[in-house]
Amino acid sequence: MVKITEDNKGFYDAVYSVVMLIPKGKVTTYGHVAELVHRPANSRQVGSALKHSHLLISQLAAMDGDSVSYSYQGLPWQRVVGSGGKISPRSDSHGELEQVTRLRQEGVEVSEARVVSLDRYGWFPDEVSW
DNA sequence: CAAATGACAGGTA
DNA sequence: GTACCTGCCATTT
Repeated sequence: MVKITEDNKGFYDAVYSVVMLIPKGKVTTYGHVAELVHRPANSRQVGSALKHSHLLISQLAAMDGDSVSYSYQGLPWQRVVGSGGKISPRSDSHGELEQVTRLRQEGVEVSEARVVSLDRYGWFPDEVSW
């Protein structure tokens, strides 16, 4: 299982911080998040960070305590999707279904395992398109 | 050290 | 539009 180390700590911290900034009703991609944390080739690791967010965030909190400004409960992981808006398949489909449910609940239209509305502009640094 | 594994992405057929 | 295929890279086996 993944684990926080001195080497990867900054990466995970940055990923969770960026994901926290995505507004309700908007979505972005794993690749976009990777770019925003200046590790454009690590989109797969972004997926890993979200998959294990419960475990990893608790580890970060244990290490850094108060400086950690996010929590597993408050992390809007559902707002990160694959390129083209695809809902990434999991080994256990429960996660995918949960993601679709959460997105629809906040007004994001999802059809055929894919986000339809590409309302993703104006939420972070500059206008970013996918 | 080599091989396999992934909540990925981009290009090609 | 869909289906593969290849590149990618941290982790695990």
